[in-house]
Amino acid sequence: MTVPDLPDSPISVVERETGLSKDTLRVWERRYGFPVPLRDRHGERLYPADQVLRLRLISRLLDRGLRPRQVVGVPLEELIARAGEGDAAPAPQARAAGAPLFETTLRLLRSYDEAGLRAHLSLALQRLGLQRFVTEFAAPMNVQVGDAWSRGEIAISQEHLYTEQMQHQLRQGIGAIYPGTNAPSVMLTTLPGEEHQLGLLMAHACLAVESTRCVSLGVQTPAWDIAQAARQHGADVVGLSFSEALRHKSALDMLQDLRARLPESIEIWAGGALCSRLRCRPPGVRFVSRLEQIPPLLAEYRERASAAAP
Amino acid sequence: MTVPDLPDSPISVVERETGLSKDTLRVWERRYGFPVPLRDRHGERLYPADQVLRLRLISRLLDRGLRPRQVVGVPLEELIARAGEGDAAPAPQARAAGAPLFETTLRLLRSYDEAGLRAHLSLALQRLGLQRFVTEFAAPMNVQVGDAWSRGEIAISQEHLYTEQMQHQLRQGIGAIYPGTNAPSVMLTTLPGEEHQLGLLMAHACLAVESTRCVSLGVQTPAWDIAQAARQHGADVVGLSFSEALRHKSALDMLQDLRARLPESIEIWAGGALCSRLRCRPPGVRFVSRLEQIPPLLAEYRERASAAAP
DNA sequence: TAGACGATATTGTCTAGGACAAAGTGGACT
DNA sequence: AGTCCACTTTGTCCTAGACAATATCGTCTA
Repeated sequence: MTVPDLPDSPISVVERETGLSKDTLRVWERRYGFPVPLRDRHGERLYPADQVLRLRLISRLLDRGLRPRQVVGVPLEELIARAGEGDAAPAPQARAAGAPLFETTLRLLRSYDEAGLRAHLSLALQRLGLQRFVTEFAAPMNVQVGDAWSRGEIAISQEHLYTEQMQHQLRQGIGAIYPGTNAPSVMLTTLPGEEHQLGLLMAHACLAVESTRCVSLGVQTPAWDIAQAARQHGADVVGLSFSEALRHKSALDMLQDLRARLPESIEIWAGGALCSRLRCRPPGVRFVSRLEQIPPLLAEYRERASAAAP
Repeated sequence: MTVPDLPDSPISVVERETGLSKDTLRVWERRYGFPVPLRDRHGERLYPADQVLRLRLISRLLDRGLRPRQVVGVPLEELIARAGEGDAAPAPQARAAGAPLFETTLRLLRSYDEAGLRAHLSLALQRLGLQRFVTEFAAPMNVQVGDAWSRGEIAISQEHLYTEQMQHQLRQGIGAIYPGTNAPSVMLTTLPGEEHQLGLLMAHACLAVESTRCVSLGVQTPAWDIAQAARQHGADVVGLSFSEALRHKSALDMLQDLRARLPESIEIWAGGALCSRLRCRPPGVRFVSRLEQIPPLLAEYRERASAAAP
């Protein structure tokens, strides 16, 4: 049951491998009685491999929205069972055009078949076209892969492989489009702390197929720099992507901060999985909870613009 | 001289922006009398923007091998002067084929001209071919852009734009190559904390042009997962990329940890800017300080393999 | 003169428990 | 059903001392 031959880890290594800060690890030990690391001869913490494994699982469950009190104290087996049950309501995307391709993708991932995966995704892209590839295949597939991971069916490394290949394919698709010149001019990026590129790329693709003028800054641009760049470049819209992993509070803070730094004339469009779970929505920001909303949003913007101009 | 409307930053933000840990920031304050943050009404540290700027510069100098005692206490002007003088010996890439293209790239960046930049990079790629594009243009250009940023000539957002476009172009190049099938089978990734994709992509490109079988996991894969994936997939080599931003200590720790978890038969090749500055080099790891060393390294591996097999 | 060794200085990380703000939860009231 | 307030949970920050890891420098030896 336990993994043998793995060495005990000092707290810095556990922080790196689980993403839980040293402070958090220490305070959990005090409050919940877990983890219970050994100590080396100088009194410093040494975490056995099985506890690190359990912490990694806990960390992932927290990202899914569970609360520490519900998961930190409980034994490993129960955690694994609970990891599966949160995935109710998988129905909506079952009708997507990409659905038959899901199982094949997972099979290729399991065997680390990079060439096969590349061919598979490339075919899907060509068959569906970039627009439908994104909305009907990539978006639901991301969810499938995340679920497969939390059920223990695929490893982290296989999720990484998927992300890498999908990113590759999306960039191929975007790169094949002649640079757009239509309004609005959109500056795309994510705020610091949000390192998921896939959401940003999917949005980029949806904008590019409508021939929108896009400038992507990649991930993690500080709010101050976004504001400066948007003003200097004369962007009409700043587009931000939020994955569900990002912490609500800091995300909203930065969003409001950015809104305050930008002139009224520059709109903010915020998209991604986080948006659908958001309660308080700061004014002056347009929330886009689904990729399908992008085309009508663009149409509306262009309507407004042409009504104002002539 | 100072930028007025910048807000003061809490310690967590400074940690993120400078790469210096909270512990380090606090202990410097105690020992060297710098930084001297303000305090909010709860007694928590608030760093003025100019101190954050200075810390960022200090962090860069430390990465170049200077000691804290020499740089933490000294005023900003002296730091800038000292930052410049470290850049001696820029000669080698002056003869690179990409050199005439550097200035154009910087000009396009300054005007946020995404379409122009894309066209410019695409032309360079087609003209030089992927191999030379990487070694003679992309690699030295990265350094140029980093230096331009540290001299204050371009903004962070412009560096981001560059990174994004270069990444796009490299992926186009790699994607155009029919998947390689030759030995060795290389699994590419970076360790946690290293989020720079460009180095990894450049290495990927250099391997791909030699028709090597590559599986890239993207960035930040924990050592344990790398080891598991490499064994399960039957990789011959694990290729890791280290940018100069990564801290020496944790990087070496993880590297040795990974070495211990992998069987002897799987080699580790470590590349990137960090390697050339490394003193102690753990055994069982092959260090590749320049991209040009990849082709001979591959040739040597294939030599060995064919000598052993028949 | 080069290299090995040991003493000393420097530097980052770890420890402890208390404190408190931010985020989530639940109940009472419009 | 929605808004406000109190309560609980949770992560981050604080202090200052200790010490391991690393760098530097002087000394001895071949």
